[in-house]
Amino acid sequence: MAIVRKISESAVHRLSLYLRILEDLIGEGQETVSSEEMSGRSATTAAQVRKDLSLFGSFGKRGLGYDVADLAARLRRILGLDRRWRVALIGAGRIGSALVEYGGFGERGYDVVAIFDSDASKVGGKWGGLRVRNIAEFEEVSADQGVEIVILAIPVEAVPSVMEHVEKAGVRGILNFAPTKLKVRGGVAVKNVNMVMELEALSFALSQEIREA
Amino acid sequence: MAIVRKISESAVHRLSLYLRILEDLIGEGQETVSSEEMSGRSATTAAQVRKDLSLFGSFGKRGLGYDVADLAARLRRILGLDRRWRVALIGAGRIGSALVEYGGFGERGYDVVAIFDSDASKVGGKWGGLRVRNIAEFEEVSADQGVEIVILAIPVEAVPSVMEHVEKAGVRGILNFAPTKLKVRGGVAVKNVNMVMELEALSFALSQEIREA
DNA sequence: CTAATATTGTGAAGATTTTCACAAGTGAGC
DNA sequence: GCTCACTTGTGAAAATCTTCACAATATTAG
Repeated sequence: MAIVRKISESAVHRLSLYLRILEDLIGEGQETVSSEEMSGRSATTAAQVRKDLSLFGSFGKRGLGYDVADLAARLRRILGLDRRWRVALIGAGRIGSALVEYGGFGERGYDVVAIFDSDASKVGGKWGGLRVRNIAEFEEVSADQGVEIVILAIPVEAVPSVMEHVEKAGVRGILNFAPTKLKVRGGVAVKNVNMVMELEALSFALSQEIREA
Repeated sequence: MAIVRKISESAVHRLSLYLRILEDLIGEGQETVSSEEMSGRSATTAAQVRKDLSLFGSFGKRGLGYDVADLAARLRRILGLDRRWRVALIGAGRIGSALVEYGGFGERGYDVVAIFDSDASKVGGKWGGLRVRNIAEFEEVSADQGVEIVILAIPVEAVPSVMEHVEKAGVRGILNFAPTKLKVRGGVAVKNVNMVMELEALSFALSQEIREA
């Protein structure tokens, strides 16, 4: 395997996409696939697909393409999906609810093992088999449960106080839904999901078209 | 103003972020800001901030910085937020619910004017003052209401049939929450929000750390 | 066994994005 | 008015990312 160095954000997103495509192909019963076909199902070029994969090794056979099942397994391993991750949800609001109910996380290796909120009226409620706990207990419960990843689905104003708890516990990754930049110490990975930002990119694109017309 | 050409995705995201920072500054009562301070509050460099802004014109004063209110207004205009957008939500499920209840869209210029679903048990229900309509009515209602942007919050398997309706109506932009690549004709802008992909980027980052350690 | 066809893996070229570095303004203090 | 401290706007350089193009290799058909 090639020495793994500085993989770009977009490359990682594409890998994730390739994995989804491969899973579709498995469903369709297809056994091998060419970079050409992969690119047809994504929004890239065949060369890009090959280059992305070659960052991690050489998985294909010249003349033949890639073995679908094998490549999927390798991508899962590369993306850290060959194991399960213990996740805590902080914020038992609408977004949190949507995420838990969605359920797709379990399938992909993420186990939600605890749910927290600071709103007393929500604490104690049952959510998909889990009791909503007070955020004050985060450090203790998090250590107990071996939480590695936190999904932060809380309003911006609640971020500072919640982040104090999260910092103290040894959380390594945060999926942040709050539209604000988190301040974390080194070694903690943060990914942001920001719907408003995407909507704004959309209206930007639409405005551009109008101006150009 | 400079001639607007090929602005990169990441530049647009940064503009969106700058606007949020400026709004914070307005809240704090600050009147001017330097590229240096802006970069401190985002995850970029001062040079990047200046370069991004210079793509659209020269908005600052040397020695002084940028006028907060003025720059915010200009960014709003650049991002197409100096007008209101008429948005339809398709998919009255958990994610749709989270989005409608969130309410932040109205503040930022996006008016949800119609809600659709294909599930008969949901059609007819009231959601924040709007009646959930059958997706079959999409074309008619959409034209009536002047819908420009669609938020697609439906499961992957529902995408093809729903997209037929969306294509027929003259929708120009789609914010897609379904984890699949939409096939659209030219001129239709699509932005994807994909939580699973971000989670996978997170576990990738965490796995890398482990391997490097 | 040979030829024809398919497709990878990858250096090198090309394109794009980010960073650097500095001339050119701007206001404040004297 | 002159100097100093500050900060923008922007070419040019550096870094990064994508595409090209082709040798290498595998399979199939005859």
